[in-house]
Amino acid sequence: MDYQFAAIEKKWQQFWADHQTFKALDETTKPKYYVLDMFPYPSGAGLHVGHPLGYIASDIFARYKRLKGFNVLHPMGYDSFGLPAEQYAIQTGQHPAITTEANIATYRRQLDQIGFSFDWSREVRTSAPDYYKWTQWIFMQLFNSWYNKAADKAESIIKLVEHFEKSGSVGIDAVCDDEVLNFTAEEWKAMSDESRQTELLKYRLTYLRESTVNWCPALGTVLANDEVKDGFSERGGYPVEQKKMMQWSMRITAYADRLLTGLDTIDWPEPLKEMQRNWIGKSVGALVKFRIVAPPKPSPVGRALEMDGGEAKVSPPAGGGDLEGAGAIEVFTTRADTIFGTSFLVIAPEHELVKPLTTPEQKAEIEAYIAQTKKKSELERMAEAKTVSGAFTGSYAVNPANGEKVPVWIADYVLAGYGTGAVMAVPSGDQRDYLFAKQYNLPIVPIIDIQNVETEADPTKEGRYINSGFINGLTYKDATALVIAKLEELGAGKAKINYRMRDAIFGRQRYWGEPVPVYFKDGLPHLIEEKDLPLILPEVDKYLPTESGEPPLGRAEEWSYKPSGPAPSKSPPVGETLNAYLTGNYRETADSAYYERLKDYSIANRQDSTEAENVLWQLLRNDQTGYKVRRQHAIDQFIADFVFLQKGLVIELDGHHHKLNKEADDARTEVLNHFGFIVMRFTNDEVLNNPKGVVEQIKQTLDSLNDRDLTKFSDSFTKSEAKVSPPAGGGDLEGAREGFQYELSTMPGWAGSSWYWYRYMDAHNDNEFASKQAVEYWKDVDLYIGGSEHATGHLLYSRFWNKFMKDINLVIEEEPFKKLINQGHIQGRSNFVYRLIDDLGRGTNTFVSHGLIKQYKTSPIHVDVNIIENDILDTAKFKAWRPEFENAEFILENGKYICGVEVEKMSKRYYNVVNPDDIVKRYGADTLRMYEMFLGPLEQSKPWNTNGIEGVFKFLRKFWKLFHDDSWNFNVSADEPTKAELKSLHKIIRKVEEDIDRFSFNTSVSSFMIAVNELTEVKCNKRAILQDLVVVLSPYAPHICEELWVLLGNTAGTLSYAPYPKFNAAYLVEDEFAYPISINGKTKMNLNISLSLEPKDIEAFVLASADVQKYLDGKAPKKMIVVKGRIVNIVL
RNA sequence: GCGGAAGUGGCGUAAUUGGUAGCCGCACCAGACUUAGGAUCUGGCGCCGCGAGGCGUGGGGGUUCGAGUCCCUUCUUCCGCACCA
Repeated sequence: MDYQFAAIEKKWQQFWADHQTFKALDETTKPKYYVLDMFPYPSGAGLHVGHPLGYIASDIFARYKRLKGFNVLHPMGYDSFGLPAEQYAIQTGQHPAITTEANIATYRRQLDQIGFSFDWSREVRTSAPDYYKWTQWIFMQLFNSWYNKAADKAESIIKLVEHFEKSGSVGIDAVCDDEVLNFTAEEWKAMSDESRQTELLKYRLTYLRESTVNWCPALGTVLANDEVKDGFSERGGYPVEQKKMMQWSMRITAYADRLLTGLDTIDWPEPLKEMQRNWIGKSVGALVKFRIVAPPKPSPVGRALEMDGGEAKVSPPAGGGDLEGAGAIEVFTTRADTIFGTSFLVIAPEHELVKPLTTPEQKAEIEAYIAQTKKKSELERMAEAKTVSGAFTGSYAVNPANGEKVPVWIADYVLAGYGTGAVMAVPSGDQRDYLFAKQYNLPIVPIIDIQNVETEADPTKEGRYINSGFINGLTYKDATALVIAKLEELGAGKAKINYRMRDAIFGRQRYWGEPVPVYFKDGLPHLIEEKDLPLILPEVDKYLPTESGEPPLGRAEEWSYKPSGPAPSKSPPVGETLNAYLTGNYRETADSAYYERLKDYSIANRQDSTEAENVLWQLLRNDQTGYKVRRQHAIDQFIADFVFLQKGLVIELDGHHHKLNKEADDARTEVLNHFGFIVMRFTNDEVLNNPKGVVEQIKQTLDSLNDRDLTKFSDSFTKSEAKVSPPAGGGDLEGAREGFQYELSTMPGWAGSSWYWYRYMDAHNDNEFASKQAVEYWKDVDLYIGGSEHATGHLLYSRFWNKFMKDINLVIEEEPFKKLINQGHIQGRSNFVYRLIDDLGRGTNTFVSHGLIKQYKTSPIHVDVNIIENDILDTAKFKAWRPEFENAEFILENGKYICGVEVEKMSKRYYNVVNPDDIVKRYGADTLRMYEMFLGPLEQSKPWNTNGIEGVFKFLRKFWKLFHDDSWNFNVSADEPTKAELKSLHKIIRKVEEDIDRFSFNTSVSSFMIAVNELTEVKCNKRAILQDLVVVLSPYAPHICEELWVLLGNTAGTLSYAPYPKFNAAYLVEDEFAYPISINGKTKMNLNISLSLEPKDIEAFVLASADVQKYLDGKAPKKMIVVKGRIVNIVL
């Protein structure tokens, strides 16, 4: 049969799916290999031919590794939370979950038809509750951790509390907020719980703080720095402004140095590493305090010191050394050696000290300047980067190096967000300072002997210092060390490493994301209990902010935390909302169906009980007490462990003792008490150590209670009890009954993608994010393929979370992705027609071929690339394309209409989108796979051009033909292969191995073509050659190879794990080589010479040749270079 | 402005450590087969030149017997960062 790609591909895709051919093994003696693709966001547009590029490369690699005997993990999933589905929801009212589901179905269908060897049994979706349960869980671990600089790792917050209890804040070296308090152990113990929690929040790795954020009004959310480009949102391109807001952040800065040094240990593209280095932006320098000269009025500075909040960089007066009541301006500099050249200080207009430093005379000027800078947009500021402007505050500060008084200015070239928001201006060495000094007539003092500051600043580090007090005559290195030492001695400065990277804002005021597992009590955030995970995203009526400006979750009807009984052990069925049970209020919301559901969950709970519960149940049920008992019984929104309805007694077993859980249990007890139940609480240990004693206590209590009529107890809750007023002083009870408000923002898109590679290791684990065993086996990702657009987002955050997870012993590798390849972008290749413009500037019905447009007045129009072949317009198809072109006329060149071409982003609006479905339909998946690889180096960006695909398709037909006779009958011979045939085979065996190690897939495709061309040439149909060739080609073109593999008599499905053929160098040994003979470096001819000849003999042989003699013209060569097996060069 | 990557036929590209520049394809040209060709096969195809030959890897210079590859310089394109003290 002819090459029937459609039938073949369908058949084998079905076979692989049915037989789970690519399921990775969890236990095997084979070495592991983890090949990962960056999982896609399932957008509504589906895949275009650019998307599968990286997937094809990784799939070839994964298939190759299987042939090489590895246990390969090659999973796929979806990054399914995100803005587009939500924007669509806002417009249409369609629930994002539904849109997402539909988009995923499209993606899956498109991916399946390309024949990827994904292990779909491990699929993950970040928006699935059983996945984001663990995203929330990791968030909780971050909340419960702080960064101990002394240990250089994250540690449990409990360790910090223990330290505070023992020694106060002394001896703690943490990465934390700037304004942490100093206290003794006694002071700590004396603090209110609220104060302690407030203090701890300054240390937690995820924390809530008033921060300056990128606020995007159009999207109604904050954005992370990496989501903002040039002052506009990356998604949608809406303007972004700076705003102060209470926000969740991730203390990624704690890991700045490890993120930086870790780059040296991983095999990533250098440009990408460089981008991360720049983003982290480490600079080594010093902090220097410039004491403020006693101000005109004493009060303003004093007040400034009290402010001491937010981003204030005010140094409190140090132990008496400084002037009473005066503060200091702290600057960061990388050139402490230039301190003697400081002729003024500049602070950012937003700096806390601006107000107190401004003298009455300068007030108007300063205020005008601030108003002016505020008006400037981000873009204007950037456009004016070359100019400087500023205003004098009227105040002065003292240079600690030489005691000189220098003026303090404000200027917007100093950024509030970097360093301390203040700089010491050294005009001789810094161009910006130089311009500023020129502009405002400030002194420019050269400080290095070879410095030339006539026309511009000279930032040299060469030469010797002048005008520089105690460092005069020294060199850069010595001077820097000496200055810093001196400043330290004076208490006026210290060495400091500064990072450009900021903590990452973690909250988004959007709906379609992971809810943050936090509720608020007394204005402070508290984690919900682990057993209450996942905190399910609630339903809302609209996906918009509330009228009061709260995020969409503010619309959820019952979005509050009610400390509850044991949560149902099972995740809720997808599509059903469990929140009603977890958080909802049965009295208000529900009907009998709700109550029935609650009962179902109770039953589920019973099957999952603890040992202590079982022990107690066995004793209580057997009438040991003489009263009837119910287990896991629903009361209002709670499920009580044991209930004696007759007596109104509830028995609770407290399994946990950590603080939050106890709070929840306490609150629940109060509520139940309020409803008239007596609650007895025992710990698991009490029950297990002395079960009989516990039962005896229960019996005594039961005996002492009067019977209650509870036959209609549910009615009593729904009607009367709901209106019971809270007991006096019951603030907590109020909260417990009404519920504590949950956090209303959701997590950003990068939350779910910052750990997903671990979930693939153990995708269905209900008890852990992944089992220890799985993590220890798979360890890390050996090969990660994806786009470079994630350089400073996903790839940085993932490394951060990974390092954190390593610190708390959840994972074992410091870096998650050992080797990373950035696949290039496939760009669109747009085609144009040129509409003739008439004298009045109107478009006509005539279209001019591209080669002639210079002679006419035309305007270009995008035309669908799918109706164009080799840039020649099919005019009939064009007329049919759109009604408006029905009567089009054409000005042709050489009888053809040639279209114009331009490379643009692949996008619907340019009509240049090529859909892989169409390609697969027309040529098959194997052709698509090979052509995408054939286009060029994987890392390179290139425009998609379907024109060349025929070549690859012809190749596969030719390959198929090798196995068939002229009548398309399968015909393979058992003859011995010739030397030439073996050479062709072993060349390709080696070539594919070499190329794949270099990720040079395009050159392998070329080599396959060469091999098949050579074998076709000699009409080779020998099994001994072709069977190995099938194995070698199978990673690239798996379907056709599976088909031929079986035709060759092998068992179906064994090809994927067949051994890769062994390369034998003996087949490539040559006897002769056609030496290029060059004269003075120019190749003139080739001479066949035996490879056994040594250079001396080659020289003689060459000189003896008549052709060479012609060039020598009787002269003796000056010199001869002979490289054996390579070249002969004769120098005349 | 800073940092990075890259410039090779009409096009996509190829070229171990410095060793025959243009492999493999597309497009194009010529031919064969053919009722037909958007099928298949054969041949040609960097530029100039009838040819001998010369010139050619963005430009200029250098090192070398020999440079697409190494060094200097310059231009262009793309990407990232962008007043980061």
